[in-house]
Amino acid sequence: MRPTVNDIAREAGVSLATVDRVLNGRPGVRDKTIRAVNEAIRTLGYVRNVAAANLARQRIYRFLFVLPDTQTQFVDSLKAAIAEVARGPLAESCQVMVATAPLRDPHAIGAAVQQYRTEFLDGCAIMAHETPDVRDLIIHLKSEGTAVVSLIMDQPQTPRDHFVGIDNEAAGRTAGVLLGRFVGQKPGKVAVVVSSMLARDMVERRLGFDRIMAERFAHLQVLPSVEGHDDRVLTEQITMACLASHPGVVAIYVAGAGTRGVTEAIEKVALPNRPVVVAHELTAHTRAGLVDGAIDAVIAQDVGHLARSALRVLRAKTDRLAIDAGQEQINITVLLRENLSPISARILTAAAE
Amino acid sequence: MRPTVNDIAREAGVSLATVDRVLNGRPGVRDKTIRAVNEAIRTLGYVRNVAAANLARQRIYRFLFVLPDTQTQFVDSLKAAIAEVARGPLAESCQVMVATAPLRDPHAIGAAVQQYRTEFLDGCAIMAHETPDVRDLIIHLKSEGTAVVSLIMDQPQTPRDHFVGIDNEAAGRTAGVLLGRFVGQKPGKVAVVVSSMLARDMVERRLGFDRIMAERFAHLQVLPSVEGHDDRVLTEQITMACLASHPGVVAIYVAGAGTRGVTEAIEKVALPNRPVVVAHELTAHTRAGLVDGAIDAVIAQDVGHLARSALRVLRAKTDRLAIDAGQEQINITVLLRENLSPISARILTAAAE
DNA sequence: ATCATTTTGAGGTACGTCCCTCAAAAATTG
DNA sequence: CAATTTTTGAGGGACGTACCTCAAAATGAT
Repeated sequence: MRPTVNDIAREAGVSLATVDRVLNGRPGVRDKTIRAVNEAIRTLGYVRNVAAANLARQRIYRFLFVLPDTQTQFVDSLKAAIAEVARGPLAESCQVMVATAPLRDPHAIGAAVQQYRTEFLDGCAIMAHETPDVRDLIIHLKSEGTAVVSLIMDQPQTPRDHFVGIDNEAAGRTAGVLLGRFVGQKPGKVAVVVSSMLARDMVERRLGFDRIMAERFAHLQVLPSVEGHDDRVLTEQITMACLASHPGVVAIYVAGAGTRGVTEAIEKVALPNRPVVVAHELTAHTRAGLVDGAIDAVIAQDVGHLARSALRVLRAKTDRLAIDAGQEQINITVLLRENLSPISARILTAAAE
Repeated sequence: MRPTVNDIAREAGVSLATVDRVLNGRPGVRDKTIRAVNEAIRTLGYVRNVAAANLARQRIYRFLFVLPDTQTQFVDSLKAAIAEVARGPLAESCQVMVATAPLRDPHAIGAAVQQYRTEFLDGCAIMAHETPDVRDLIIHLKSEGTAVVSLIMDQPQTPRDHFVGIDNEAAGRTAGVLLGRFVGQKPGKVAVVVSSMLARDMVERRLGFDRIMAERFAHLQVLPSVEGHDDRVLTEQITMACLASHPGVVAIYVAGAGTRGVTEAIEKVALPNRPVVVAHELTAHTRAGLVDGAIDAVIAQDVGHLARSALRVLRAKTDRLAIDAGQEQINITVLLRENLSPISARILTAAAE
């Protein structure tokens, strides 16, 4: 049987009230007594019964997700995943809110969050570019006692508690290896399409990709990035322009959103051989592309896992509990036509509504 | 605020005791009343507060994991993962036990489980070959009201509640595509090393592998499986024999345990070119192989996820709750040197103790 | 209508924690 | 040493559910 607060009281030779004061950091306890209680906690190996605690305190955690307002399939599926998790048992006694703000207007993010700060926020998960405004926002939130995690794109220069997302440099390297090995020995050019070089995830992916290409596939010439700004039409145009001005493209790495624009551009510009295409994120479109052969590999992160992990970490941080590194590690998922799960199809169509 | 049992009582116009009897399936309630209560539950959207319920009933779930007693690194890491999960918050009010039994002796499994059945088991996760004995065991457990999940290897011909593991045919196909594309255009032979063709996962992987090879890589000749029976020395011997009798092997698919035996055989039989090696499961050895280039790709399943998922599913089934398909889906993880996470190294070395 | 039986209600205690009050004890101050 | 302040103890109610008892009410059978 697990020790309870009563056991601690007995062990420490104090009353229940005192144990409670120590456990919940209430004032009016001598240092000596605090130490005695902590000692009892340690020797008995006491762990607070979180279920009972939450039951008693009727606490509602207020968590806010801040997402870009871009209408990309990936962000949509992330939103759907968050909504689903918010309905599930993980969000027990949590109020999960979602704010959206334009990625390119740094001031808008602060404004969007401001609306939710009229009441105290327990935690905040932020997916945003690494700008001074966002940095200040995170610093401010932390100073108020709000737990903060960065989502998808890290904010390493800030005091955020945790980063929920993949190692983007490793993802870029992985994409590079697959692309390079799939192309084989034949020399040629490789086009790289990103969302925006202002986005840290894009920069890191590109960095990892370039490193591996230089190191292992020197016979492939990597072209400068073209930026699609998460816009399908624009991405299609610039991809077409890129393919037109650079004959001999044998592969395309789509490091950001806009894969639809890229595949459509490929269809229109009749290349002699279909280029190898490696893209990011599992969406209805990239899934279809894998199935019909328009895309060779997709580097993905599980949005369900992202949403659950962000929630779990925010909760753990608010309660000052340890997190399970293994469980919160977001894996770089390599998807080929052959390992697409049937479930993902169901989830993606459900998210599309 | 979420509705409570009191709200249901009021809504249905009955007493708390009656609601309680309906909720917990106790006898002595008229059908008409049961329907009225259920109706109230439905209209109010009542969901039982699991935390409060477990607190009140002081219930200890008894769960048993049945694993093979083979000393492979994969099974060891799975054991470590189970032990870790058993210590974590997911195993709150759970008693998690692990029994081991020789895979090749079907009677031993029943005997191993018998020891734990002196008290009632709430749930059982079984990793075993698909034999009549195991089938009978599962049927028996289910008839007693024990929740059963199959682990790693499915038991589709039994009334198990759920399968916790990857789609092994898809895994075989994935291995095949990677191997085929990594080899490139050059023709040659492909050796396949399995644990045992009695194991369903091996058979399924081999099936998926063969399908994709026939379909997309007809220039590669796939050799018959050699069986290593999870024994490193034996695996090394038969692999060497295979390589000796079949010149022109350009790739090896290690569908089962014993990757160490295979890589050692490769080193000893000096082949003209290093063959492409695709193996299964992330272990200290396959990880090292990826890093030093002896292995090209590893198809893995996250043992932490397996352990957590099995536990969550067993709990959900005992409580007759729904499971989150997205969360319980075990992904086929493709690992290359480039997307190995630093965390996995820590975990693997920790598991090695 | 009477009896036996089934169904229902009322009430209680418990789980482990939080949070509150009030008084008693101990420590500190002048 | 007394007065003051700080620290501690004792106790209780609450959260939502489980599970128990006993009596009352409703129902069914005769």
